[in-house]
Amino acid sequence: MARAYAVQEIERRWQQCWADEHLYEVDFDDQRPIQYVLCMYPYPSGPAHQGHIRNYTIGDVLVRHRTMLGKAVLSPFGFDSFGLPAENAAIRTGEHPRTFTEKRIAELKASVLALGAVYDWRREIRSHDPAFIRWNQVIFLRLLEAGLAYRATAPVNWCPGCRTVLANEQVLSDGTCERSGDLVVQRDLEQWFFRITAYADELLAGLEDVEWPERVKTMQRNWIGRSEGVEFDLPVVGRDSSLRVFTTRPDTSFGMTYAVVAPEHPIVDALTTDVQRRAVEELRAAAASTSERDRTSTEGGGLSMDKRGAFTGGYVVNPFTEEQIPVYAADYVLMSYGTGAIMAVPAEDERDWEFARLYGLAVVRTTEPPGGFDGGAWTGDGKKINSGFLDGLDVAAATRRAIEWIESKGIGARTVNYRLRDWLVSRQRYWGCPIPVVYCPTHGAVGEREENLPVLAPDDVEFLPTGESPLARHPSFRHATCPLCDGPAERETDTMDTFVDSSWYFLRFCDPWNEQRPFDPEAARRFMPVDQYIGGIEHAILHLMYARFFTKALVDVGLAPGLGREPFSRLFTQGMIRMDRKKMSKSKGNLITPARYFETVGADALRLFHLFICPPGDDMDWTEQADEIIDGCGKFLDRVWRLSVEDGTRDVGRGGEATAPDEEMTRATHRLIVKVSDDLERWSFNTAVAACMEHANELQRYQREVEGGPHRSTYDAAVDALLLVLAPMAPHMTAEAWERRHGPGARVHAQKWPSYDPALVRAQKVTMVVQVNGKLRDRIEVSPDIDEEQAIAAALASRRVKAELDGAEPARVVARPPRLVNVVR
RNA sequence: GGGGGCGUAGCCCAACGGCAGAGGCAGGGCGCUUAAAACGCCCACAGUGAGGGUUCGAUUCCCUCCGCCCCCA
Repeated sequence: MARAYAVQEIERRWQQCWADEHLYEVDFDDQRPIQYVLCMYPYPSGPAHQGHIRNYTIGDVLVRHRTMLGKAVLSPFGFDSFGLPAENAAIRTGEHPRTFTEKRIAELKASVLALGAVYDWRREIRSHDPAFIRWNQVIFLRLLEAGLAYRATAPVNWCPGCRTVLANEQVLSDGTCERSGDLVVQRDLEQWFFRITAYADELLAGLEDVEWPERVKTMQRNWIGRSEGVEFDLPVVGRDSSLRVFTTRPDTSFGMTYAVVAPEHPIVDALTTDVQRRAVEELRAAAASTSERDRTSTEGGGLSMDKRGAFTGGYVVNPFTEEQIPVYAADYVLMSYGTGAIMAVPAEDERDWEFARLYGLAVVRTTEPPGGFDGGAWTGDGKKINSGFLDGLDVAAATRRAIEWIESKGIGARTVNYRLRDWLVSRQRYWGCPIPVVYCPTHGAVGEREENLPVLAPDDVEFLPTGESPLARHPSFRHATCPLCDGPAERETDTMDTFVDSSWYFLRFCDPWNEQRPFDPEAARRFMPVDQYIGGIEHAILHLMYARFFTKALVDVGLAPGLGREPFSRLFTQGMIRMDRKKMSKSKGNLITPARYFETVGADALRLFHLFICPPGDDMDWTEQADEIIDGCGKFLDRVWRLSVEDGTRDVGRGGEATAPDEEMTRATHRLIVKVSDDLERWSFNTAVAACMEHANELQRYQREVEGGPHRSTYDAAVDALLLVLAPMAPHMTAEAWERRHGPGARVHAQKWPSYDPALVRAQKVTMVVQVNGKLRDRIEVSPDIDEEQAIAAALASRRVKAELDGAEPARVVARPPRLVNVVR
């Protein structure tokens, strides 16, 4: 496509200029008000894809706009450079993950620069950098000292083929490993955990203090899953022991007709009778090879409900009714939630209902369902029945009474349960941050001495497709010295989950040069919290939850005294880019790489496309029309270019007084400034671009039609305003055009954001709509200041209204001056 | 199964509860051109997924259903 200006040359020139002129570098003692704008740092997977482009374009518009508004905008960039893909590539090709990753970083960084997005590159972070690893390890040690990092046995997803632990998201929905295809099993392993559950209530409460999308807050609340209830004991029949159950509905206790324990529950062995043992063992084996998701799913992951439970043969006593009830083992009860045992009330719980029906268990209603209810379990409110001393109460009152009764009998107490689990951070991987711990035969697990940090993984390792960490096989890495007794010890070979890196990188950005500690608390207090965080909705739960936890924990362990406890004041989640209904991604092979657009229409056109095509929060479909629309964005830039710098637009035109059409043009200019300013504030980039296009149309018409040619100063003001408001969105073209118009060294991005005159923005005449019975019947030109009385008078004076009324008195007249009058007859 | 979002011209999208159209893409016509591209001018095109409710008035608020998407299970 032939273009009006030398796109590539100009874009390269200004990218160089922005790097040289340090306009977007922000220091601690900057006098302007501080803003911290951050896009989630990316995993470097190679050249930027359209999702990156969208993300960084949005971020860059904010950074440039707010800078023009006089703010010091801290906008750092970095790379989340540890992670599995590099290690998988190493296994496949033998290339070391570091060289592999650094190539991918170079590619991604080149595309970010080619996009013309500006950052304070002095602050760049790479999580595989030894300096970052060191502080990551220091933080680990502080958490360890504070008791927030601990070691425990836990059931984990274990892939027998890969001989490694998998994260939940690496387990496919059919329960197999995404890499090897082996069936993943649950296995108990000693692992490192972070005690995020200690912050469960604060993580919940803190959501009130941040401006985040409500749905992200909801997801986090659900993930934490706080539920208040009660735990109490059911005596085991024929034994001197009891089974502790958790319930949120103690009001239904009289309806407990059986109890269910997790197949892994330690009581199962003792309870199970010989007759039942085989069935129970089968159930246990099946549960061990079923993912938690499938176990708790009502669809059963392919297992029918009758395969998912087994009678143990044992009985317990329901303390409310003093009746003996059978104990079942079933996989829908999880050992890791509550006490691993529940009281089953089929009449008031749907899953219990289904289970009871299958096994022919008794059902006793304790809440009277509403009249006409003919379903199974009734989970709503109602009067208590068949419930002894609770009869006649409603659910809330019965719940209180039941808890009081349990506590007075000394068989249990109220408790709060969370769905949130502690964060398992151990990974049996090479390409991650080593956990800085050694195991001493005398002292057990001991944190490495701080002066020995960073603990770095050796380079001379073999990458074999066994899945076992190369560190575990390395001849010398494991050999260590105990920090406490200097005796021989064994080094931990696991590395940390990469979510650890991303849980505090935004703090390191505040002070990335610090060689004494992870960051200077004063620097963190200066720039934090992040005023605007921008990223994908896929991080709504894990990353954002972990980062919130870390921020609180770092304050509590003394690394960040005085820092606010919520890291991200405002969050914006951009929509995904889809193609053929699927998320656009490398693994799905449906990538449309941005590079080709840089080489043809240029970065500005691609940026404009992303801003213009739809609201930034919406999912975007990349259709066959995308290329044409991108070309259209290029044509628009050409048009602005011609309007601003081509011959005939400079040093010509009328002087003297402005005429009425000139004034109309000036009004349009002021309306443009209002519109774009508002739209940028409310993240409506698509309408901001549309307003710029509209203004270009107006300018063109003005240039063509105004008598005697354009008025010089009117025209100049109209063009300059357009370049200024377009500058955050299409930075290269506007920078070049501005310099050509205003002389060497003139910088559009160093200008103040334009202001407007409210008097000029107000329309002089507005069209007032006149309706009769809500239907459009007339339009009247009126002053914008018209009052209600005048508006009604004008409406009733309308010939068309008179005709409609046909002499009758209107029953009612609704006036909304100056927009509308509705006459109701 | 639960939670959330979206549905407006051929397509992408606008529209404080008040004239359904700001903008763009594609399409058609005209001008410029030997011709085409580019450029410029002009033109069509929907009654808002379906149904109900609230209201003087509903694309907008509420309910039900349909379709698509996302998250959690």
